[in-house]
Amino acid sequence: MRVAAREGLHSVSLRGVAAEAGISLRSIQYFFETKARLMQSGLDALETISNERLSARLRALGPSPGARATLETYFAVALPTDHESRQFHLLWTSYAMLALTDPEVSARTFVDGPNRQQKRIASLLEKGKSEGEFRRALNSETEATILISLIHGLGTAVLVGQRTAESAFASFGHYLDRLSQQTSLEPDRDQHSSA
Amino acid sequence: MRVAAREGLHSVSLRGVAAEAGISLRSIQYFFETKARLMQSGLDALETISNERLSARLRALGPSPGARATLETYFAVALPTDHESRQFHLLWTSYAMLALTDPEVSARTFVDGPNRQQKRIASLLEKGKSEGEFRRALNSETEATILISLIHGLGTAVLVGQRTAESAFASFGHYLDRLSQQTSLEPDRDQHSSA
DNA sequence: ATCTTTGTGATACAACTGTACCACAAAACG
DNA sequence: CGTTTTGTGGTACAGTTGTATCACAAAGAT
Repeated sequence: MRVAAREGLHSVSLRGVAAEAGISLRSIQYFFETKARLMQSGLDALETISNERLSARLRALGPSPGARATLETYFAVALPTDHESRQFHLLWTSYAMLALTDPEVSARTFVDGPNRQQKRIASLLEKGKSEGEFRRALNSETEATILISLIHGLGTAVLVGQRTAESAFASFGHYLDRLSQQTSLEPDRDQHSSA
Repeated sequence: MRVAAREGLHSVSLRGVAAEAGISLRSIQYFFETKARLMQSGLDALETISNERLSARLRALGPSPGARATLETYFAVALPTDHESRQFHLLWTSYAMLALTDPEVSARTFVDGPNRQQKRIASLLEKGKSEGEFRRALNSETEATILISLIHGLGTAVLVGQRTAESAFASFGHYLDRLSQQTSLEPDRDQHSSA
């Protein structure tokens, strides 16, 4: 994973990871048999690690966090801010593109994973609705689809440097605001009202 | 581009594209000098072609299309439905990941391009607001950020096969609906009202 | 006609790739 | 004890990679 994140997934070689791990080429062969299996193991490890990361951050929220706070944690974890999350986003996307052209890496991962997350977000929205944090008229399924796509899209924008993490977070917060604001009839205030 | 879309960007070789083009290795060398320049030319061509594709689709909308119709066209073009747009999305993302690890391919492309599109969408929203198609209270900049991220995120979900193009289109439409709906106080209808 | 530019073909080369094979050490097990 | 399992190091091999080099052809320019 270190090699892949540093030099790109495409330039991962058996000798390269052997050198990075400080062991011999033969040992890599012994444990992974073939390169295809090494690559697949990398993807599996990536998924496991990211799931653990998310779980840890969710636990850190306390016993019964609000739906909005949980969603923001989801987003904060997905956003490539620190080195580790940047690494994850880069590799995950690289693997996804690889799976589209190389039949040896399982494409199912990129369907099942997001599907699970979407389900979790949808039920989170349901919880938020029942607790009054979100508008009751929301369609949780549709909203979850939009949210997960938004999280991924903003994440990519931050990753490539088009957008700062702060502005991405602001945009996400703005979107969440609209999910919670009750249909109100406040007069639209223009910005030339003060200063 | 054909080779890259078929076998993955990582497995593009000088000999491979020479064979695909039906010319000799030497000719590829003659016109592109080095592989780095060949790759960069590919990215440039990709951007040019996609811009032309978008322009053509926008022209086909007629003389003065509505803001929402224009946005839907933006989305339809970005969505990887046919072979050509799938190819584009795959290669664009692959190039973006490549640019993050390989300093030889310009990373600026992935900042400038989306920035331009975001500006266009923001001004489109402004137009929509002034013509009554969208709520006047919208922050066009923020909304454009969300829209472009949403477009990209949904596009990726469709590309990897997690989501159908139809459902992505429905989600996008649902989002646009909320940009246009005036703050109303309709009673929230539950789904157990009928059937 | 001569020279230059533009382009093509064939091939050589060093570096790197994944894989296979052989010998050997250390531990586990009977 | 011997034997099997588990793991490691070294190395060889065939194939592919990007790049460089040499010869040569066709066209344009003067």
